[in-house]
Amino acid sequence: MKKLTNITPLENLSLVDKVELRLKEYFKENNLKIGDSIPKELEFAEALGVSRTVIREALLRLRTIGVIESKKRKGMVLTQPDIIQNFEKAIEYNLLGEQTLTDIFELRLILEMGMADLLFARKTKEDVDALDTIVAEQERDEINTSFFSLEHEIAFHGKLYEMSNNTTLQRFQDLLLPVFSYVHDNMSPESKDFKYSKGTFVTHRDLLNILKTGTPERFREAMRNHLEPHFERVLKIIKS
Amino acid sequence: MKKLTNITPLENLSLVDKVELRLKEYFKENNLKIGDSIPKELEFAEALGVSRTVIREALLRLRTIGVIESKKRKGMVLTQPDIIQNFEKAIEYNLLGEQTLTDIFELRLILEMGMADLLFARKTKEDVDALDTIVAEQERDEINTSFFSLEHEIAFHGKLYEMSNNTTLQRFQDLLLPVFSYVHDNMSPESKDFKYSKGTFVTHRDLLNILKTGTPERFREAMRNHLEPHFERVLKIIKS
DNA sequence: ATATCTTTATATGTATAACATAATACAAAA
DNA sequence: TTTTGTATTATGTTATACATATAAAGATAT
Repeated sequence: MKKLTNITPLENLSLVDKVELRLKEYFKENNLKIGDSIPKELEFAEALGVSRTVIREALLRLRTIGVIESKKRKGMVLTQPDIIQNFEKAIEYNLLGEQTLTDIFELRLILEMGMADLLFARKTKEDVDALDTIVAEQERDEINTSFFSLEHEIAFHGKLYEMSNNTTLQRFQDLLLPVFSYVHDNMSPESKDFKYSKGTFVTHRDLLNILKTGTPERFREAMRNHLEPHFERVLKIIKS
Repeated sequence: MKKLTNITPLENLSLVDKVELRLKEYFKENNLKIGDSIPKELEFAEALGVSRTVIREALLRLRTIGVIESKKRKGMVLTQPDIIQNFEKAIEYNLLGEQTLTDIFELRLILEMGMADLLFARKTKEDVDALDTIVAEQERDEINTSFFSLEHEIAFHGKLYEMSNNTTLQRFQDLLLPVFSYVHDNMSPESKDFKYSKGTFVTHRDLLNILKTGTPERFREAMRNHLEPHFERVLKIIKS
């Protein structure tokens, strides 16, 4: 038999799917902006010739991704979607596969390597002082316990993200904390006496000092050293 | 009159909100994994004592963020949410504010600066050859037109993301292309004869050569130079 | 016995109608 | 003028019925 190929399946869209597309068109055609209010459910239903149920389901989708908000009696208005929130919601269900988690962890490494320039451009005296306090606390605690504290790790790196002054980036980092601690917990024991290629280990104190008086270039290389065990772990994995 | 203070408002959750939370609990309690199927709408409705409509709306939210999928007669099964897709959907509506767009553009710069190590660890001969072709085509075209082509820009940088071998990162980049071209289009004219601090401009060819025989460190600094006009633009903006 | 077609049961999808609820506007009262 | 009640309205919720796709079982043909 002749192989059936190059034939597109008939569109298999539900009514709700179609309505959703139609709504998107409508928004574009009318060039609607944030804050604009849209017709009420019944009007849409009548105009499109479908039941209110279908309209509601389509609108509910938009509400779920944060494109519209609804209030009783007032109706619905376009809102600025919170792209991070969508991320959050999906993550809350703990259904991300191993591959995605790995990808996300790599993303974290990339971000910390790449944000040096923003840090140097936007650091304030207050930021540096706050970092100083964080590092000092860590140093104090580490005298007593040889235990590597995740808390201090989060405090320091979290502060860096905060300093970037990029809200999206910062919220992204908040979001990824669970993934980060997951990796931290599962860190193989040998990584505690990991052999750094340069011989020395760049501490938070070192990073802070460079941030005070150094350059983005030096900071990047120092951060690369600081993160070396993580990079090792990630890069030695053969990806399928 | 006594000032009314320290009184927390009663929770103002809709039924659907509550059901959604209850469903999340249910998934956790039963430790459900990807591929597991869940009870049908009517069973949930009866068990929770609400109408099928409310259950449907709650489930529809989950479907929208990609946590479940539904098929007629078969019922609903848990699926791995596609975190990027949620992003996509939100972006399609062109409702992102100026601030978010700026944040995202910064994110791009950060990513390109930070991914050097992944590139060097994962580059293959095929990748480098492909990049070579891309650069060659660009060089050929640029002889004729002095016009700076966005296409070549996208081809080159897009290939870099592809080489990272990080699917999430790569899809993220695909997603951000519109934002990128938006910035490209609105790039101020003077940036074409932008004065690079080091005097020389790092071309795609230069980056490629470093990728072939250089080190991540050198690549980072070269990329920093290559992106300098963009960094200038971003960093000179005073953020509120 | 295997493959293919037909039937049937079933869970989601859609439609309709009615009522509940909260927010707004406006009138009435203080 | 400010507060309080009241009507209105668009979304929120319920109930019920029917449509539709499809998995699964059963019937028929090869």
